[in-house]
Amino acid sequence: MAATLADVAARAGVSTATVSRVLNGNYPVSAVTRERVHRALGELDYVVNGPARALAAATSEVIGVIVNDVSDPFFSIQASGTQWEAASADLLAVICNTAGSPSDELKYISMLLRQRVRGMVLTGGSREEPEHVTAIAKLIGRAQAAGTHVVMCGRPAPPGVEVPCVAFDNEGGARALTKHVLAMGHTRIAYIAGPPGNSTTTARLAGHRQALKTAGVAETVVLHGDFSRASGFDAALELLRRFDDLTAIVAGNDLMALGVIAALRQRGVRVPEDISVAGFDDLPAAVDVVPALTTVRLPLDQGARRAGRIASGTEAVTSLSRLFMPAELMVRESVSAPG
Amino acid sequence: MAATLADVAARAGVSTATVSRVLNGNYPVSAVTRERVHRALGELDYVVNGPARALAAATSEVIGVIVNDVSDPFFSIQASGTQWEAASADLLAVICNTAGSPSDELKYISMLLRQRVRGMVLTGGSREEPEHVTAIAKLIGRAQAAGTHVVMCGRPAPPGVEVPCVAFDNEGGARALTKHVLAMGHTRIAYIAGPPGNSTTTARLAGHRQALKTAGVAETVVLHGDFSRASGFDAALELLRRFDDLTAIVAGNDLMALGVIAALRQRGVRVPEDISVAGFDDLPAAVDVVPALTTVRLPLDQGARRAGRIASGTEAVTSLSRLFMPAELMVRESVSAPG
DNA sequence: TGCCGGATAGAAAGCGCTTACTATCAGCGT
DNA sequence: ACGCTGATAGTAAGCGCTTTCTATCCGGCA
Repeated sequence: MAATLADVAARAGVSTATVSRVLNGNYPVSAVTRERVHRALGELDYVVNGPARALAAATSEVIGVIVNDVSDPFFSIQASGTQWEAASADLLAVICNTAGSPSDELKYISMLLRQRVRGMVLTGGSREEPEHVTAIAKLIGRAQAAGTHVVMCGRPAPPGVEVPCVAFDNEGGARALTKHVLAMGHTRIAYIAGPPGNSTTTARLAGHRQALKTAGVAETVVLHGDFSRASGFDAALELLRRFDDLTAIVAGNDLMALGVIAALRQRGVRVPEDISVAGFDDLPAAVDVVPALTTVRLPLDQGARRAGRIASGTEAVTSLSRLFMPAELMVRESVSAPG
Repeated sequence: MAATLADVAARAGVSTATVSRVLNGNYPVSAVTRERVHRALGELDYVVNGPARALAAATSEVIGVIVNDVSDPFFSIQASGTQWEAASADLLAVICNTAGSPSDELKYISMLLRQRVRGMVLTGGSREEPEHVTAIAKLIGRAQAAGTHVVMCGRPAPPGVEVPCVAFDNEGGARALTKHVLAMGHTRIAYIAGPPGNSTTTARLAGHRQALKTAGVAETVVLHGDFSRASGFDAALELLRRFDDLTAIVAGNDLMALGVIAALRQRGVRVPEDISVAGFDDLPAAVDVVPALTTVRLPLDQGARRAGRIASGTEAVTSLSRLFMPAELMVRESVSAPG
């Protein structure tokens, strides 16, 4: 059906080797021959057969990106950054939604492995179950052995494998955020963490606790959500039911903070007059809520691009640890002094 | 490095054909042999070589999704739905950001073509320039000739090619929305459309105008943005500068509506008391804004899943035209009677 | 004039898999 | 007994490309 290299070669009156060479430009071909080949290429509307090339060259033109869910802005921003970098290296980016399921994650890594991808970036918090972590480590090891550039983006490297990690300062950001809340005068602060056993949850919660400890303020309560808006909504309702002296609610991410604000509004609780609310991530929507969300900005796009470049092989990893992305406190209106 | 079929075959003491058969399960293999092969497979940690398989079988395990930008929720929701369906057909989904550039779109389609993808879904509004449309049509034709399932999701089929289209009722939705605004008593209504020459812009604008016409209300003004929040912000500022009797602003999508609301707020204009604002798409953020955005819901996820199934070959297209997705008016607080 | 080296082009051997096509071997009917 | 059939397994020919190794051709030098 479609024209093959051989067809082009025949039409141009040269060998397939020559056509391959003008296509790849890695071997001298005389100007006139090249010209003839180009004409034939055009006349036949030739399109390289990717799989064939990948097989012969033992390397594909694809990278993989593993996320929880691309429809979540936290991930879609990263997916977008990565794919952009892939594109500028002339690579395709396949994205995989794990929905947070460890087994799906493993499944996707295997699928990427079988496609012999050039690289892959694993984003988001990882589940911390030891058996999952070691399974991941094993697959990563195999991928690396096969020459795949593996990069972690916003999650720790599993033990035993040496892999570049773009690290967002979750802990520092959370610390700064809670410190800010404390500085505004709050002492009855509820914290709605992400799902337990998730590396991001753990880091942010740790930062929160450090700030409390440093300030000598006792922890009021920590609830767990799943980083979704709905879980933030539910958690806020529960908090309202269980506590009547809360002056601030810090959520593990913006989505949950949005849910919290919605729940408070529904219950007639004013933000921030009655209760202050803070988030994390600085999603685009954070500025459109009323009151605008006080949160922590993570350079997701920048970090993801970096990861994308490493996965694409465009950027070499020099110092394995120097891929640290600082967090920035965004002070807006949702946190004020307690009323 | 990695084990090949031949390695497995040798280890199991059978031929590669047999191994291939147990892997694909499309040919009878005796239980004992199958068992032996499975053992060898496990012992060697065998992973299929995707490109090799794709070459031999002339079909890959990948589908492509073309979007403007995955970091835009309008697209990320679609990308997510599609990838979900791809996954359940055991396919990988590569996503491509065109940033609205026709040439990028063409480039990506070619890249997908060369990967011999199983299917591809083209989302979003398409540029309406004739030369671009015909170029797209040509590539789609080639893709189809190569057996690729091409699906349009939310955009018209280019002329000359017969391709399934998941159609969102942009026109009807826009008509209903403006009708609602009119019903609330507005007559000085500004419309901020998407970028000119975009099929979605055209359809929504048409619906708006139909509603005006039906009601016998003269068009006040139509400005063009680019569907981004920032462009909505700027357009609102311009409207404020040029008109002092506007009572409503209808935006071509939610992102622009969000920008409009932000601009109005910044200028001290109350929504909806002074000016009503409406959007389109019903993005997740629409309910978190204050006032909650009156908008039109499009079943993006559902439509994208449908498109994903067709592209994956999981769902056959029966009637080419029966992929119509209705729009639903979401009446919330941002539109009230002029005041 | 004869020879050598650089620049091009071609031949051909795979890359790892799928899949006709063949071969083998029971068990069967007659 | 004998050929036949159905169930399995093996053989081997590619799929379309890259790349090593050779071959050729030419100008320049001795």
